[in-house]
Amino acid sequence: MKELVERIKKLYPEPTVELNFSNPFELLVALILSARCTDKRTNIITKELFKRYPTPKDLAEAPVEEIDKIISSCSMHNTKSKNLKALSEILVRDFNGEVPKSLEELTKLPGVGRKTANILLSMAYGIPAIGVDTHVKRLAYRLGISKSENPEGIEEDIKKAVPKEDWIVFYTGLILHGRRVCKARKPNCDGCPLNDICPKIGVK
DNA sequence: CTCCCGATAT
DNA sequence: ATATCAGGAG
Repeated sequence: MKELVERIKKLYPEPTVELNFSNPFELLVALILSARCTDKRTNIITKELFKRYPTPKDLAEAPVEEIDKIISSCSMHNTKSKNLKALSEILVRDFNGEVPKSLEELTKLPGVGRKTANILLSMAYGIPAIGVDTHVKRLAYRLGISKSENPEGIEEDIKKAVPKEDWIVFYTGLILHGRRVCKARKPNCDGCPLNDICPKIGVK
């Protein structure tokens, strides 16, 4: 496990989110849109969305049909457009237009679950957290980091096994590795720098 | 557990 | 043709 952490840190030294954003609000919106949607498409959508509605106030006052039209090429756009408007209204009304900095407050927002909250806290505010998305879940399983099926269990296993100061760089490294090498459908084990220490659990 | 649900890779 | 894409709510 210690060796794995060092390798991930060396391979992906800089914590990175491949979603374009310039402030916590934009990251929050991008994360909500990115559910079951490629980051490439999310970035196309957010570019237009942020141009049209730059602030929580703008998005809160926007007609939901207009939001839906802009994000229509994204999966589950009907749900997401409603959530984005409702969430923006709450930010304006209860948080002075700012994005809150606690897991409890974030997960109360419509469309914001534990994964979105943890990634936002860590990448927008630098707060140590583990965001368990589809990549972290898959790699934690294949690499034998966690036997848990649910995200919270995986989150706890990683927190116990990795020093707190490495939480962010580790989970973001897993995500980058999952996107580039250890892909869901066709993992490139032959070209994988972790090949020699990976048990490849469940990999055909 | 089901529903949401467009684009893309395989 | 279908699995998958930075999931969450009911």
